[in-house]
Amino acid sequence: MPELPEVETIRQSLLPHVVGTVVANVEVRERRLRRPLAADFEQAVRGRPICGIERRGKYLLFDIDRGEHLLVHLGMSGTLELRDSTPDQPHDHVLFHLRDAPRLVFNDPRRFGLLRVGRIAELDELRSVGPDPLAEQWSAERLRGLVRRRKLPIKNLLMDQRVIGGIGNIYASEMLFRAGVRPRRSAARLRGRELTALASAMRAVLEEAVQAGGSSISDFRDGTGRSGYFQLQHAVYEREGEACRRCATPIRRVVLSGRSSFYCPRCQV
DNA sequence: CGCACCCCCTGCCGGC
DNA sequence: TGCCGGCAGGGGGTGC
Repeated sequence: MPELPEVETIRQSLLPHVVGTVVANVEVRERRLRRPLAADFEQAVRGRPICGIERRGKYLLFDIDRGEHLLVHLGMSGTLELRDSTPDQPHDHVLFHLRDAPRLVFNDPRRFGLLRVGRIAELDELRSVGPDPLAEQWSAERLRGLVRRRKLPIKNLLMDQRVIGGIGNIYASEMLFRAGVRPRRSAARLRGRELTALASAMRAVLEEAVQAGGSSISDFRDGTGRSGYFQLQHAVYEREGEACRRCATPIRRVVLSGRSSFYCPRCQV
């Protein structure tokens, strides 16, 4: 479910509610996530303040003081949600009971998510996360450096978290449509003007998606239970056979590295 | 090294 | 109606 815009939406929705509070207690109901939850997880979080929330690619980082952070990755089906008195739901795996605030629940049916506590420098997962397309330093020049000698399809490169942080299957297709580039084009062989178009399309699509509160294509909700509506603006994702919004040509679907990819054969070269 | 493939897990949908 | 296969927004490991 969550790519950069959804993770950022969750971050922003949680900020006003959890920053400044304290984790009074942690309740773990299921330790078998992508990696088993550490034996000392509860002890590491219990009693700690939440001083801020950052995002790196698809990872959330809760600053719990003393130089330590709670790292959260939502995998395919994970959510983080503030719940007042709503009853427990299936797949509620970790419950953070906050002082003077609703409880924060990590729910993840497929259990591909990840929770860890540690110092940023010691969190290996973060070391390999590539640059964020929403960062100020993002530019066509930067993208040019990233595609050098990479002959793989541009869509695969966009989704490689070590190269660029935060882009998943929905937004890779959407930004390639915006840039007028087909998903199977070799990254290294893109022309200068295509890279320029792509670099700005990446940013524009992600910004608009954050603005819309993310894509709620299944049942994505932010930290306070609100749906996003960017799915209504999808140009190509999950629109195989439907008319291109720009030229009315039927949208096509191809499979790249096992992932469905969508494009308009007329608008994208 | 780069890349395709398979796996992890549950839920949902369409077809029979 | 009920069952089954295929597919789903994630990443990591393996083996070519």
